[in-house]
Amino acid sequence: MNKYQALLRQVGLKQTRQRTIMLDVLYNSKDLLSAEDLFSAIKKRGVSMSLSTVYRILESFTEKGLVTAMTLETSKQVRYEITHTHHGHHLICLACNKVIHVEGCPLEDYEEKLAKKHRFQIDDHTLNFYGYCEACTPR
Amino acid sequence: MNKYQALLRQVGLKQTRQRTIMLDVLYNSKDLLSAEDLFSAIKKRGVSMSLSTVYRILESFTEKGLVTAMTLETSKQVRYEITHTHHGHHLICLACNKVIHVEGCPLEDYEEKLAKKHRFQIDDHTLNFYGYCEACTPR
DNA sequence: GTAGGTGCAAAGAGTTTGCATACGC
DNA sequence: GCGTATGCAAACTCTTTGCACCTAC
Repeated sequence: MNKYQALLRQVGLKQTRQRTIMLDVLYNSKDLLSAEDLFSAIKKRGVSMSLSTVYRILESFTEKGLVTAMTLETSKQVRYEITHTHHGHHLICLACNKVIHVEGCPLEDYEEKLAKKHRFQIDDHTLNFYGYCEACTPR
Repeated sequence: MNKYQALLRQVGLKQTRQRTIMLDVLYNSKDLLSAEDLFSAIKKRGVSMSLSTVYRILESFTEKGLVTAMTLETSKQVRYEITHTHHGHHLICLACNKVIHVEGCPLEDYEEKLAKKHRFQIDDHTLNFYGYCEACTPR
């Protein structure tokens, strides 16, 4: 738990019970979590916390770069994950919502080519693969 | 206009004034349009139509494969475009929301490799590049 | 002690739905 | 004429905000 407190201090946020537990849930999840997901994960641990606080903390974490927000094609909620140091992409299971992280990126050259061709300054990209994980593969 | 009527008949939808004008707006737009965008584009032409009809028609068009829905990282609205026959990707300007289509895809081999490595059945992927178009490039 | 954080309830955006009326086939 | 499409208003989901109280530093 101390690692979360250090992290918070590092980015200039006060240490609170709510922020610490949110970091803990986020660090221990392998999936992309919605605000609602976090809210119920926290409730499940017997801690009570307001949903609007979840939203507010997610906002400040995003601002500080601790988490990354994204929306999947498959739902309209915003989902969050701990910001990864390495640029990577996602395999998303359409059945169980599991997310597999893929490190690395095959697109660097392509991105540069596109930028030149279309006279576009590319800052970032998102690449998500949708399908079915091993457990959910329809037979 | 006749081309839209033929298209509607082809997918088995009744021809209505509302559906025809929606197809016309969609075919003549180079951007990704939200329901609200369509609603105001239609209003601008002096045609009155209910917003819920816009949503309902978008739903049926999506179901019939005429349009493709997507959400951008940058907003929470669902956006639509005419379904492209060729698999392609998007360059999205963060300043003016302009969208440039890129034909082709450099990811086929990569996708196959990933699928094998992670034992994942990949059905589809989305690839969007975010940045600034020539007119909006900050100097 | 003070600035910033939290909880609650209410408001906002975007989207969906129920029901009566209108229209395409 | 029948069955689907549309318009309107109300409901619904996800998210944000205002305000009073509380807590970290």
